[in-house]
Amino acid sequence: MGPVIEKETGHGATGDRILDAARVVFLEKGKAGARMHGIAAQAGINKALLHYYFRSKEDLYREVLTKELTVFFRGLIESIRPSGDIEALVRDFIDNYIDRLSRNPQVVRFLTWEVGSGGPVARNVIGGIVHGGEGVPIYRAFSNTVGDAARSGRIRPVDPQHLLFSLIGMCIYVFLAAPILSGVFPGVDTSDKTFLEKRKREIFDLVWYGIRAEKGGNDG
Amino acid sequence: MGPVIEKETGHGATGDRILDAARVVFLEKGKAGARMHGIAAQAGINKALLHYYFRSKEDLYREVLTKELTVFFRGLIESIRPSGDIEALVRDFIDNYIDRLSRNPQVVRFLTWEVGSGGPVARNVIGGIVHGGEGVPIYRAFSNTVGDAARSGRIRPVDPQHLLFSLIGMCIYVFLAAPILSGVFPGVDTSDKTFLEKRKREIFDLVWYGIRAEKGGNDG
DNA sequence: GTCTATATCCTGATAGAC
DNA sequence: GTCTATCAGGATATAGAC
Repeated sequence: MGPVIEKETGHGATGDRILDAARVVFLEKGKAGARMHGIAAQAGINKALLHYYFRSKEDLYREVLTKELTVFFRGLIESIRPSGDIEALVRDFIDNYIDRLSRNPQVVRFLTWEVGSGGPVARNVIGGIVHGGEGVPIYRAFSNTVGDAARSGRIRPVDPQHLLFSLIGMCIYVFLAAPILSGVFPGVDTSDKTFLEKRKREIFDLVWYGIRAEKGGNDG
Repeated sequence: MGPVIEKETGHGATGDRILDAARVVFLEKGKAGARMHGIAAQAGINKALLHYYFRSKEDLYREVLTKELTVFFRGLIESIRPSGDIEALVRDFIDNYIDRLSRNPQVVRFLTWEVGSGGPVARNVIGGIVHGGEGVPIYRAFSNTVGDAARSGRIRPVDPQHLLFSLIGMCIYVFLAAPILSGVFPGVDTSDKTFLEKRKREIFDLVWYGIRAEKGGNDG
């Protein structure tokens, strides 16, 4: 049989162990707070070998973050069916965004560190995914569905860009602010399925009642 | 005449220069990335004097962040009139939150760094402000107004806590993600008054249409 | 590829003169 | 209160044996 390829990362087995270890440490401490020694220890090797695989901390950080964000956002976008039905699209967006954030809380943490330091890596990755890709770029598809729904009189006219920002903001906020919110409002627990399902319903209701055309007003 | 007190921070003039300098450096680099040397240089003094005023980096960070967050959130809360009118309350909240974020973008940056490292300082400050204080605690007032509006049939029943999270999330997201968004969507500029006024309108409309009772249904 | 040992510089914090 | 000089340890990165 041919060569056994496990993850197809372009690094060997040790290289992958390093990436996993680096992921854990960067997540916990951020880029500046992370220590190459700590990453090597987490990977079960020493600093010299670490530098043999990745020339510098900067390189390692960029590689870890790019991989993490690419996997997350590609998966997210692929899971949102580019439906022409605005109601289904909104529901799918909220469902998928929250589900995936709750299954990948480390992504929020990475984004937090990254934004703190100006976000150069995230800007590249996300920009490429949102506007690039095969077929119709995802943002274009979203924008079209919103525009069509408004023209057909199903919803009132809304700015698709702002609607998108509102959706993202409402979904991601509780994850972002979790360390603070959980101390201020007991009961807020972003790992609790019940809380998240309620959060989904509240967001969907707010948005759907907030954009749908009033009854009797759909004579576009 | 009596002693001239300028800022009432509990430190002398040099202490205040240090706090200002530390604010700038912590803002740019975060706690781990900041260097005591850099802070001293920014303040025009040397490391020894810095340690004379503030025993450790940790102390200095806590003091800077506590001051920054306390001023911001106290000001924010005081500017939101605890109106019994839900529509006015929502509008005031959005107006004030966005105005104050746009005038104090550094607060978002501080919060970002702080949340990345687990948010212990922010948790204390915000918890104290939201639940403590004189008179009726602000969250209680908000919750009461929402509950009253639902009982009187002016809005549909909504969970006040989730409504609050949605409002905050929608307002703060564009500031938080600004470094990324401005690269992905040209035209997004959180220092542009026109953009922010549009953002306010879109949020208010979404929320207000999203919670108000439908016409003919207010016989609660 | 993996290790030990080391180079080189930087870090937060302190001692002690003025 | 403010400085120069310095400590003791830790940081990234490399040299070189195996």
